[in-house]
Amino acid sequence: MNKKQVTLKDVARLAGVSTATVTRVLRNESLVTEKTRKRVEQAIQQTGYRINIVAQGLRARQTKTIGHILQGTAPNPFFIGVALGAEQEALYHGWSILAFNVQHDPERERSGVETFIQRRVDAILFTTPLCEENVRIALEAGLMVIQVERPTALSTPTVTADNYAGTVEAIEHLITLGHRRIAYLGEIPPGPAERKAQPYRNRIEHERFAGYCDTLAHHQIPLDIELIILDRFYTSADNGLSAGYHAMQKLLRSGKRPDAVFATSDIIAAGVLQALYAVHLSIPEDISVVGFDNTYSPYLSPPLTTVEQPMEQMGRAAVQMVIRHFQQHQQEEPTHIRLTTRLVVRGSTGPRKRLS
Amino acid sequence: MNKKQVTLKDVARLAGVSTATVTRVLRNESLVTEKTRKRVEQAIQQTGYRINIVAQGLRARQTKTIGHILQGTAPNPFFIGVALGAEQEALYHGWSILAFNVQHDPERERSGVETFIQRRVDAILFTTPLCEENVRIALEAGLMVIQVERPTALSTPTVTADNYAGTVEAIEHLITLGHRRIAYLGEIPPGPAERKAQPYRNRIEHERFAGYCDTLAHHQIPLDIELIILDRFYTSADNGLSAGYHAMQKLLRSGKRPDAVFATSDIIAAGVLQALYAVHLSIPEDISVVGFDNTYSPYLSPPLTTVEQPMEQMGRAAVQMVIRHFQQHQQEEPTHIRLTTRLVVRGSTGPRKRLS
DNA sequence: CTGAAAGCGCTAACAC
DNA sequence: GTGTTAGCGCTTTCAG
Repeated sequence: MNKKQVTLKDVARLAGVSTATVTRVLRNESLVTEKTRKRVEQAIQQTGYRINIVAQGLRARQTKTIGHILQGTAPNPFFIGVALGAEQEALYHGWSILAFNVQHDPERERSGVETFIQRRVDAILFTTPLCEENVRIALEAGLMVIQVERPTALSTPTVTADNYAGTVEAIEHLITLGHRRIAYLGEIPPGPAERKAQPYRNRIEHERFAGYCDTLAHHQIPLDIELIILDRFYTSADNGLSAGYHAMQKLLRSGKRPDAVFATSDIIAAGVLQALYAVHLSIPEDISVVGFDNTYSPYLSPPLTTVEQPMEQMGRAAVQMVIRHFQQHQQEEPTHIRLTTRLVVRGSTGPRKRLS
Repeated sequence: MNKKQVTLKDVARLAGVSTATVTRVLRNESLVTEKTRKRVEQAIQQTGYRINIVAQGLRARQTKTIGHILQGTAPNPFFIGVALGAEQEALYHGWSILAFNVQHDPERERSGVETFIQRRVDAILFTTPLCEENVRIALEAGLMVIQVERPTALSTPTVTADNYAGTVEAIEHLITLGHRRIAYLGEIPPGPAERKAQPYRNRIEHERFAGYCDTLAHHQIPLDIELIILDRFYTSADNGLSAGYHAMQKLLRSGKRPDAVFATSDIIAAGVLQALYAVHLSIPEDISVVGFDNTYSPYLSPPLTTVEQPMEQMGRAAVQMVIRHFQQHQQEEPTHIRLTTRLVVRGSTGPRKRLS
């Protein structure tokens, strides 16, 4: 281990040229004779030289590294999807990603930002910033910042998904199948005041709930508060699995069983399926279930119909913004990318077969 | 963006000392007067100085960065678990992890190794090396290498799990519940020749299958080849989900339904549950199911009994080896860490209630 | 077309 | 105790 590293100087010496010339060959610059180039390339081969990106980074004051702050890859695969997309895209451009799972802890988010600054990343992706202050710190350190999924009010480029359209599509699907009593299990949407204060922050909850309400209204189906269960699903210890279970139990106890359930994450939906399994109800014969995300859905019994979030694309788009920013050196206005969701129909939804 | 970075020199100037003194304060060395230290600390505060780890790394020829090559976090959460553990442990010591998902592609694994070398990581973790050649390249570049889960024959430190004991525990559990006809769904184990050639490589498959056979033998239950389905589950497109489904269908068609099914991953088990759901069999009343990994298991219906792999611990252990190696400078023999699994009993296993 | 040399930001050896 | 300085490996003027 730790044999002596081959440096540019070694290559130069072997090729009988200066280090400047070696650099020129490496960077494919034109002002080198074919003969010298050959000689240098041979020397590179012989020595097994590998460029030192650390030294390059120091010199260029650019590390081609992006820091990615995630709320936690485990157990919610949503974040994995985004991370994977970001990684692939970065790779493609010769960049790297430094990831940091903060597991909903603002302290850790803070220390992630600090680490990234010290490591001189060129940009930070927040896949859901927890704390506006931490975004500000990154910005003040002169870093490019991209906010993904739930941006704060700070002005940076953002990448979000169109949750409204996705929800509408799901509810329409259920209505088309003949369902009328459609339950909604989701995070508490923001009130009007909250929405004013943080227009983007809680947009997801607002859009999902609004999509539900609007679609029912559009079909003259009255809202039934007994069918609406709003809770803090996402931040509970198991990301809403047991909360989904209990919510479904509550719906079953209430007497008038719903025709269908729309849950705003696959994890919540997984809890719903468990509750239905426990009382031997059949899906979709007795009740249809729709999830959101397309993470756990393929693995459940039956495979779950769900609104797919474009996770990988979200990661890719964020990284593309970074790369583009560093390619064209002029300052441009923060871009806001909004990607579309897609309904994936599987076995958990169908026409009602039996009467309740 | 890109305001001028504050450097040591700036701090030194403001504090009216030399850069060496600032370094001494930063590294908490003793040979500084309390007064100077105060002054320097104030200057650091005022300027908002943050150490430049890139420059540090160049100088020290140590980046405090670990490259982590994974087969793919999506969709198998096993890798996420390992990655998360590695990340946490690294963080704790002020190190960072650069991750690279290679998705079972040896080319990508190769390019991951090259990237890591160029970025001058201090060590590479392979969570399942794909290709021995790539491990060798890393070793030849003078990097510390740790092989996790399925080491090649190359001599490096390794981290593995005791798959034999885990399997024995699971089968014992099923036998205790009164089951006799226990099916085995798993990867094809190596033949004796293969085992000789690559003693560690296919150890997992061998251990799991041997654990199954030995436990049955121990209870005088004869092996029934109709109950054993060996296949290339792990490398199929969906990690064995549909293969698990079809394997279960085949078992059901064969007439003599098994009392219980042992699947060597939660994903395969998820496919098994789907097949059972489709024919309206009840779990565990009609048949018990056990998985492996403890990844998807909590989300399935019913929640799956499974053999938990110590994923996070595996990641942590690997990183700890790296840190320890760089703390104590002497060369030591490669360590081999073997962690234990744990049976997590949930709702998918129970005494047989009905007769088939 | 090629080379010499300065400097990116930090640290450690050596001098005072 | 504190300062001076060389140098980690690379790139980029500026000369030649």
